[in-house]
Amino acid sequence: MVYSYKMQEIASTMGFTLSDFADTLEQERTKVLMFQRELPLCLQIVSHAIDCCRQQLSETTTENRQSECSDQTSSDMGLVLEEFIPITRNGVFDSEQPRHLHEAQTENNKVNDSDLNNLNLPPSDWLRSAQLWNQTSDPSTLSQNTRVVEVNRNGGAFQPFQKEKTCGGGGMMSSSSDPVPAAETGLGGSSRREEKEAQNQRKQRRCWSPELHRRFLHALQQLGGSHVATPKQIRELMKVDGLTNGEVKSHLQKYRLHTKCPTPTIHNNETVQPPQFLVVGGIWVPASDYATTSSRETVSAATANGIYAPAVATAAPQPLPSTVQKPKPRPMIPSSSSAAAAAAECNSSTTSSSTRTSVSPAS
DNA sequence: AGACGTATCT
DNA sequence: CAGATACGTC
Repeated sequence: MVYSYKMQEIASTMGFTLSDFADTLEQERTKVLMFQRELPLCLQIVSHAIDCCRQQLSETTTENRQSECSDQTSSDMGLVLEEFIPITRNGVFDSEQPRHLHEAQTENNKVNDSDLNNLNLPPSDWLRSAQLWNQTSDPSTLSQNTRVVEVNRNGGAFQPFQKEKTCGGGGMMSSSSDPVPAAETGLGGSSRREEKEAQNQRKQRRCWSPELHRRFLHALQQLGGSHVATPKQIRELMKVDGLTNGEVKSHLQKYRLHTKCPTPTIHNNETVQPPQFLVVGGIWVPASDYATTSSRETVSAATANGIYAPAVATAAPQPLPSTVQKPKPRPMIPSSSSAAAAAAECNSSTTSSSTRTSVSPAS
């Protein structure tokens, strides 16, 4: 901030107008973001510089909300990743309120948030769009510790179901309260009549709240992708009680469906990108992802190009250990379709030169 | 029997 | 469209 009013000077020194400078800086920032781990300070500085530019710009340009300017990165470097995706050339980069992220869990939440910003995508892009997360645009809700969000959502946003908290998905325990006897577990103990009813009646729809989905993704990530993860594993990893295999399975099916490269639109020059999967520590990982993150502990998906799964940034409970190996190495690709189809878990990856780092710790 | 994947229904 | 359910396979 000290040098905020010098930005103009600096910019002109370098032959830029202030706004050009800001743009350029943003581009720089994008690059630096790639290495945010290695260059945290750099990133911070650039970000700050951008802020300053913007601020000044907005000041000089008289009115115009200076909304864009805020110290996003200042709050927590950890947030950086989260802003990575949302940065759009449109200039709308809506920064979020600084939040206190402490728990590893919260870190995962970034995923959501980042996607929340990402609303310009076509609706078809299931996961990479915010669709699943944007139910709440209310920052206040967001700022809360997401762990509970689900519950909140129920209360507020919608309550499609008559009874029980269904939609909250399983409240995930781990909080002080009780482990939540599973939303619908209730019918287990009641009278037979109810049981019958339950049979007749379709089971209550499980509402995959953002939080739930986040956990789903998280699990997925840990398991090495939607095509290798199995419902049961996912369910276990999610640790949401009340959640059934069937539900997960169903969700997974949808997920796969939607992530199965919904990119019929681009044929042209895009060339049919050879499905790129890497086997990182025994798990399949979309190549672009891996390349992007360069860090072995993170398999962050969702890069700028938008890959199916928002990364669960950095701190996965288990840093993707090579140990997470499938108990049952079943042939993941249903033979039917080319490996290509399946492999293209989706993405129209950037030209991110798939750095084929076939990390094989197992040497 | 149970876990999966896929198709189909709601 | 999203989730539930049916059904076949392993």
